[in-house]
Amino acid sequence: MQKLLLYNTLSRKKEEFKAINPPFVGMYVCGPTVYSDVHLGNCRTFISFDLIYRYLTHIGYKVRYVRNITDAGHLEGEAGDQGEDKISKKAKLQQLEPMEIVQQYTFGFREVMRLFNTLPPSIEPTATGHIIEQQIIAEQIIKNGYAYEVNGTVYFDVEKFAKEHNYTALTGRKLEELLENTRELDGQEEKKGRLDFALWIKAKPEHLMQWRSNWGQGFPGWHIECSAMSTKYLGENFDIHGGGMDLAPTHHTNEIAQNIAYCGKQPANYWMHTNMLTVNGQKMSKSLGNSFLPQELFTGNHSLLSKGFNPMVVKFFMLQTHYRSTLDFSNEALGAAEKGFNRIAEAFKTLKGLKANDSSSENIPEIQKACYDAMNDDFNTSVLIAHLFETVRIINSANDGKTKLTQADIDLLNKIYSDFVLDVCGLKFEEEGGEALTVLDKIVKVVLEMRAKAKADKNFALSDELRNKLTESGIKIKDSKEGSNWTL
RNA sequence: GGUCCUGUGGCCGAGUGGCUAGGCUGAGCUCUGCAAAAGCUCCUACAGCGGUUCGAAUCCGCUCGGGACCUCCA
Repeated sequence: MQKLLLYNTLSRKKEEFKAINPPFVGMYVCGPTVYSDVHLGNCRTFISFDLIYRYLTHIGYKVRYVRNITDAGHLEGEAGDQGEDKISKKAKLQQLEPMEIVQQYTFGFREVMRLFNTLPPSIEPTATGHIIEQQIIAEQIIKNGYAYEVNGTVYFDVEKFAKEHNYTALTGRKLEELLENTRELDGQEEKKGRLDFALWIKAKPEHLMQWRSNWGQGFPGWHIECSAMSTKYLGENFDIHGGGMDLAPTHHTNEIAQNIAYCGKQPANYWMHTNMLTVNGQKMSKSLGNSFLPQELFTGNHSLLSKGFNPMVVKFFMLQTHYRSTLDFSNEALGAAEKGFNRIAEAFKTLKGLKANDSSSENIPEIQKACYDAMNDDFNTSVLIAHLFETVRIINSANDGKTKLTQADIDLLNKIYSDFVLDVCGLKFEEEGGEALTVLDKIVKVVLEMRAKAKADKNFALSDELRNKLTESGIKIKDSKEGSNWTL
């Protein structure tokens, strides 16, 4: 197994990855709350973890990748445990069953993930499917003395926990400062401490999603679902826990506290956080109203977009930036990514038709090693892609006869593309096959033959006319010594 | 206000104490009937001011700018 470094939010540095029980790896990623369409920023996180999942798998780990669907318990509003459940609210608004909302947006999410060519997780559990598990954990936390019940709601006692454990381990914040800076809110006199959060929330009679419990009718708090589901499927202590950076200070901090209060164990050894997607320097978020829906991006149907972009181009655009950096979204950057992506796609096609030479003037094994080095250094896709462009140059040079490659070189280049572009990055190119395309190819070749004849006769007026007509039809002509080629 | 992160060439974006990131754009050249494509070359930057060092974009301090979190958000 290769030496892999990954950045651990817990230690704030890159650490060598050591699996608890190799070759098995347990990875839990906080998934979406399915009360509305996922936007592009959400997608970035899941694309990043898809890459991590793919790479771990590629280098030989057997990964159990759990990504939950939050379909209950996620409240909105300022008051923490006083707000309304997001899904419940949407259901009321649209006069639908909450589960209809859940169904609609869960499927929408999966469809978008499919378009981005991400792999489905090994398990995709839902909060509503694990109500009992959440209750059991809450009960145990009460038994262990870290939670208390008031009037049908169960709160986690942060101050008590913080006396014995490092509550702010993930962010390194000081508890006193958190206490000082927490806003005083109305209607929270139930809670003992200002930082206390709900494990179980008493439901009002009209609340659409509620379950029986020892504390009366209610529903689970947001953080407890992740503790329950990660423990159930990955155990009390597993390898990697991930999510967006914005989840670290509250959601993940509370999740860790719950797990420790429940069983005394830090749930994950490595906590990984992906950075935000920004628009004009500001975080893309639903509440700011600056979010892009993936569909808008694909079709170009958005006021800020000049045209649509293929999902693979969008993914490539994201992969050009490291997952821990913010990525600023713009037409120009996306357009640049599109051209770069197309060059790689073209080189991949060219590679397939490359003819071998007796000797070699390039060091392909070195490039392969550089690709692994890049990925082993905290999944540095920026550097990986830089190396891929190096292969583009080599492939095109070889195609022009300016560079020599042996059959072994060509085979290795094919392996690099297959391993890194297709498997690890999860990019895919337009399908070659299809009967219609085959017929089209034949037709275009007939036209190109006619044009070649015209050129041979020095009838450039005709040859140019043929080329222009084809260009107008969206068919690009590339001339070379061996003849003419075409692409759509 | 507090905590943390960040500031790279026309644009997007990696990065290590000394050695070319890469992509896009622009200019020139090669190839070519022309064009496109491709290759080669050039535009060689690290917010500002100090400090450490033989040497710093990379370490430290200060200043200025941007952002995240502190209230739901991937």
